[in-house]
Amino acid sequence: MERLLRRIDDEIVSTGGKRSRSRAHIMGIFFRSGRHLTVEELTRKARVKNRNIGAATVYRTLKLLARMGYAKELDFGEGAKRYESSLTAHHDHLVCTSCGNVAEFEEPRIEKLQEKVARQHGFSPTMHRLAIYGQCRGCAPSGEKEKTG
Amino acid sequence: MERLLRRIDDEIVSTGGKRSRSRAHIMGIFFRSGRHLTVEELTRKARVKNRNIGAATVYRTLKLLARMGYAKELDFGEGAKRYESSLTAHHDHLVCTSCGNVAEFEEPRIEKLQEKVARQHGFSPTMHRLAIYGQCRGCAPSGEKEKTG
DNA sequence: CCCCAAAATGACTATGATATTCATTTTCAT
DNA sequence: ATGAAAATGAATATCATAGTCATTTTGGGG
Repeated sequence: MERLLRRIDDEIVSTGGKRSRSRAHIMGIFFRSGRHLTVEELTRKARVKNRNIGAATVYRTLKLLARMGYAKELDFGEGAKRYESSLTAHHDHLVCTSCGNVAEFEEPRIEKLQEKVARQHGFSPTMHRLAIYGQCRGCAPSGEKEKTG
Repeated sequence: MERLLRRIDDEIVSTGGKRSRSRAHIMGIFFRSGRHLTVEELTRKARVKNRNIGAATVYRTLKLLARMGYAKELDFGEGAKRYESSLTAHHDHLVCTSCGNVAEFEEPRIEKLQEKVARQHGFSPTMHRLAIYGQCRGCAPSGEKEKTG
């Protein structure tokens, strides 16, 4: 993790950038914290330790990470984008429309079929977005369990 | 088609609404026109026949149709949402990142796998969004054809 | 350690899509 | 025709995000 942060900073420096305390702090929280953060959520977390951090810097840091390939932009249609570390293996998302929780899954057969169907349409796929919406175990109305938190 | 528009109007009336010339015009264009329209595109089309139609009414009409189940909101990450008639069979989308064209496809095996994978995660799926991004036949760099328009 | 130019920051403003407000117009049952 | 409710359109508000700019931070060379 420290290694990762150092690597990113080195990469920035090697392309003419400079290190920055604020940015390091933001990146640390981003990579350490749970996935799928909103800019607003990340800003709030970052301000706990450093009251001065502005939202602009969080936007800039996240855009930078996305450009460098270390973060992915997610859009679940909530109005605001979410970001996740792109260092984990590729996966798609299960979004609970009740509690907002986001789970991840990976299904190679779906990936294969997507590739296939795209080619059948004369399409050269470069990327996809798949999100399944519904209710998680805790929120399903017919389920026997109750949400606890 | 006339039948559809009348049915929708009747449904609106039966829930306490009133008929409206502007809305009828907007709906007519929406259902007749090609799919995947932006609010701005639909407003432009609607204003050709009636210069007074305001964007607010187009937003309201589309939201209404979506609420009633006759339209679907699409978000391909372009900044503005797109809308399509929800009367056609379920399908997913192929979005060309070069020319912006949107094609549709249906792959029951993908649907099945989504259902399955969701259940494996204790999830009750109600809906999904799948968009494959890439380049269409005409825009693929390695392809032999050139874009003509 | 100091200097300074480039980069980064944060507050503020701009932007663009969408939602809301409100005065006016339209609809429609009476 | 009449009036109340609904719909409209222009203007304004809102919200996420991007851009501006004066100030601060960074880091290499003296």
